Amino acid sequence: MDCVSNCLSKSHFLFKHLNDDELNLVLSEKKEGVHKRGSVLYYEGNRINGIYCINTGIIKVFKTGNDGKEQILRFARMGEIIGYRSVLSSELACTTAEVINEATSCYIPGEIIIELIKNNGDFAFELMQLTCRELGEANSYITDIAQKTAKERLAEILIHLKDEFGVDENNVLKISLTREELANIVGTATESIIRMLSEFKHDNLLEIKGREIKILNYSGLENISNSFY
Amino acid sequence: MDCVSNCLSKSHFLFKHLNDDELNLVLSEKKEGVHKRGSVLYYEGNRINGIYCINTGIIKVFKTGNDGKEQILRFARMGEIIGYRSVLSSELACTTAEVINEATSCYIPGEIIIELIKNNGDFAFELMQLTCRELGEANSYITDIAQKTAKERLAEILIHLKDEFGVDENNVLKISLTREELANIVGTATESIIRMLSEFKHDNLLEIKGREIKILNYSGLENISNSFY
DNA sequence: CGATGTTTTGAGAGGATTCAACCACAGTGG
DNA sequence: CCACTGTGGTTGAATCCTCTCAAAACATCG
Repeated sequence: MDCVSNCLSKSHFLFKHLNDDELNLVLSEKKEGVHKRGSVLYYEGNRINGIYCINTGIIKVFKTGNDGKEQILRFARMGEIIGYRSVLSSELACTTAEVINEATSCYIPGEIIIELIKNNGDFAFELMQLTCRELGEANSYITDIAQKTAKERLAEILIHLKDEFGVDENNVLKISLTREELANIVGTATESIIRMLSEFKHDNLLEIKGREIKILNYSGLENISNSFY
Repeated sequence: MDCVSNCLSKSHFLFKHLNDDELNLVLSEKKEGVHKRGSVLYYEGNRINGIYCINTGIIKVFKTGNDGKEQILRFARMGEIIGYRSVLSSELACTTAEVINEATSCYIPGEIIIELIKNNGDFAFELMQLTCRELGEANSYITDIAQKTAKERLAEILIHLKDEFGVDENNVLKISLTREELANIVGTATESIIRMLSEFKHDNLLEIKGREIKILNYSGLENISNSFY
């Protein structure tokens, strides 16, 4: 999967708003890249000069707390862009972006993005909508972490992971995470995740084999997550 | 304080980017409003058709959890705008905006804001920057709530409240909140806030008389909050 | 003054973390 | 080939942080 058939195509939610001249400008300046598992696109605290549009693979975006513990904020996959927050706010990166499934990306310099925002109203509006939706999700997550128990949050995360990444033919979650990564999403200790997973398994909500998680009772998880939306 | 001397002036961070025609358009469509303590500008779940620029007073912006408990996400004061997230993302309001200090505001219809974004690149970029900074703050707060103890968060919130709203001549925080509201920012129980406040008082970090909070040892709070920024 | 809402304090229960030990497994190097 | 090492996963026990519930003190206001 390359840029032209993904982000820089007429089917991409954001870049479809570009006219031919703008598209050619981006095409001439973009850089494609391949990233191995474990490699890092940018570190928290870096100055970022451009955005990455993900073509394939999965990137985890996280902050590092004062004690060194990761807090995973989102995952980026095909078609999604990362790094734009820092580029647009003229701030240093507030997150680290690390590859968890081998990925290909398309890097676009920040000046071009800013130029597009200033000159192409539809592009600006689309990007604004994306940012605002992300902000809405962040607000929801703040409320969840502050008010729900770890078990409720884990159930909710499992649901989100299924909705976002889907399942294979055996109903196994397509995204594969370590227990520690799950803990760093939910905001709890690794051991707590292990205990809760085995509890869910015991209650026939899940089937677990190593990192493979199969959801047996989706609505049961919904009930536990206690979120009605 | 009215619109013309605040939001719709050449000194406002956002609306200073408007040219005379645009400014006149906004001026002709805006509606000024006065809001008593306890009144609500919009409720979570409402469809919002415009944004509010706050001239005076303080608005608290919060989400309501599934059990009815408020989670305060931010406060808006002079010059700040609220409601833009929902207008721009074309989603229902994800928060409620309630007046805690008698306020005056300037309401601007959403279509006008969207038109400005599409036609005025500098305006669009400025608003984008604001949104991205808010998103960065939300990400920080997620990490804090997930990783810090309630005591660390309370210390941090007290510092933020001082930095954002300042203190009067007696060094008393200018924003006055109930214990419950403090709890709904920190994400803890009211009783826990009370216990922690009296602990801070005992440690000579604060002086407390009812809702008046005087910060005696700012750097002591910083140390407790354990946040280095 | 009674009524209502807020603040305070205590005691007990429960959720979650921490620490420690142990297992499984894969990769390394002698 | 096998001991060695490191990583990830699991389990138990003790501890700690917070919440909840209940009751009392206090404040404010019509």
